[in-house]
Amino acid sequence: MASQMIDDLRARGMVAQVSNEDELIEHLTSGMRTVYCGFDPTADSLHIGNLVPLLALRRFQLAGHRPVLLVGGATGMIGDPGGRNSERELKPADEVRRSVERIREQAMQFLEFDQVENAAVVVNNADWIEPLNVIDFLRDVGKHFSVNAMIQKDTVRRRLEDDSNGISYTEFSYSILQSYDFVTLYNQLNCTIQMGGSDQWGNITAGIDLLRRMSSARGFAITYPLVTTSDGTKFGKSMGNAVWLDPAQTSPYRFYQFWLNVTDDDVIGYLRTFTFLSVGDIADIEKQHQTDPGLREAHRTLAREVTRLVHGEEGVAAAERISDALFRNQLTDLSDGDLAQLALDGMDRTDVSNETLLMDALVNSGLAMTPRGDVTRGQARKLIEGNSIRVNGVKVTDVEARLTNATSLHGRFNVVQKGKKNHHLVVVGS
RNA sequence: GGAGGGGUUCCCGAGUGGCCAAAGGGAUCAGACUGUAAAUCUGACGCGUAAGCUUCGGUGGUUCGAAUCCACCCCCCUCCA
Repeated sequence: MASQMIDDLRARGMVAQVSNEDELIEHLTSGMRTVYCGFDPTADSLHIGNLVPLLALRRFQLAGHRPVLLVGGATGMIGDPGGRNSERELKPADEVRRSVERIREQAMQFLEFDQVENAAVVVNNADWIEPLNVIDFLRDVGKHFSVNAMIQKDTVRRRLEDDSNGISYTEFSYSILQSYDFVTLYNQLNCTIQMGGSDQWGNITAGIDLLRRMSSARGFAITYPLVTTSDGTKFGKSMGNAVWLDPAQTSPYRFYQFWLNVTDDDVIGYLRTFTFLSVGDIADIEKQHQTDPGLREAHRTLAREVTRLVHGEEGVAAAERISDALFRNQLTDLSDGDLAQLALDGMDRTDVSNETLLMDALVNSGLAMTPRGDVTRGQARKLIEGNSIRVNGVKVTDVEARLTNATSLHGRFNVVQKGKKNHHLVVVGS
C-alpha cells in the first residue's frame, strides 16, 4: 500500500528527490507515519503553486499517514533564500500574522481533521521559535551547524558567488530554523518525514542531520519538482496576475479558465499532479487528447477537477455557466435571468450610469489595463482604436461610443469584451 | 574605518553633454491564423486626443542644453582592517 504510494507519486511526476528510498518505503509500509510540509506566509492567500504540496499531503493522508501542515509564522518573518537570487524584503510583523491566519484556514479544507485516526494537524512554528532566546538557541542548536557545510549548500553558494547580490546573515540562518522545526515536530508529533519543493532539498537534509544529532533519530526527505510550463513562462500566472485559491482574489470562473487555457504540452502532466484521477484514467484521457486535441477534453477535465477541489461543485457549476454563456452561446440569446445569473456567479461586473462613454466603462471596469499594470484612458483609447473591443459580440471602433439603456441587452446588460478572453459585465443604470 | 565596483523605463541590459522617453532582448497586452492550444507574423508597450508633461538612486550645482560633467548624501556588491 505505502510503497505503492511512492510509486504513484513517481508516476505522477511528483518526486524530484527522495532520501534513502528503500528505507523510506520500508518506513512507510511498516506503520502510520507523520509527514510535514511547511508554507511560509508570503502573501495573504495561497496560490496554485501551493496546491502541489497541499495535494501531496492529502495523498499521504489517503494512504493512511498523518499530515502535518506547518505555517511559517516565524520563518515567514525571515525569508527563505532558496530559489531566489536577491534578498527578500522583510514583511511587517502584523502582516505576517494576518497571512498566517488566512493561509491556515485555506489550507485546512484539503485535509481531514476529524474522526480519523490519522487526523491532520496544523502547527505554527512561531509557537516554538518565538520563545527561544538567543543564547540558548546558539548553544543548543547553532552548535550543531557547521558554517563550512552551510556555505556549500546550493542556494547559499549561488548567492555568495553572485557579485551583484549578497546574502544577509538573516537569510543565511533560515535553514537552521527550518531544521529546528523538523526536530521540534519529531519531538512533539513523532514526525519523521519532511516534504518540500526541490529547492528545499538543502534545508530538509540539514534538518535530517540536526535530527540525528539532537535526537538520534532518522528523518526522511521527499521533494517534488517545481512546477514549470513547457514554454518557459512562469507557472501560475494568468494575465500577469497570480492565480489565487481565495475566490475573492481569483473568481472560480477565472480559476477554471486558467486551467482550461493551459497549453497542450502541459495538460496531461497537470492532470497527474493536480487531480486525484488515477494514473490509468489519465492515460486514457491522454490517448483521447492525442487523437483529437481540438476537442480539448483533457483541458475540460483538468479545469473541472481542479476547480472542484478548490471551489467545490458550486464553483464548477458557476464557472461552466459563465464559460458556456461567453464562449458557446450567442450573447443575444441569453435571457434577462441568464445575464443576472452571470453576475451572481461571480463574473466581473461594473455598474455605470446611462449614457456612459465606452472609454469610461473600460477604465472603470479595469479592462483598460496597460501592459505595465496601470489603468489609463490612453489604453482604453488604444484598445478601441486597435480593434480589440466588442460590446455584446459586436466590434466597436468608435472612441465616442456610449453605453445606453437602448443599446444594452434587456435594457441594462453589456458584455464588454477585450481581446478574445476578457469579458466584463457592464450594467447600465438609469 | 580603508580601497575598488555598481544603482537606467516591469526584468535583463546599452547609452558617458544635444540626434534620448532613452538601442537590443525578455516579459506583458492586442490584431491575424487556430482548437478559448502551440508556433508564427504584425502592432502597442511612462502619462496625455494633442500641445505638452513627468522619468535614468536622492539633493543641489555647472551649462543655452545633463541619464551623461561636478559636490554632497543614500543603498548594494567585492576585497582589506
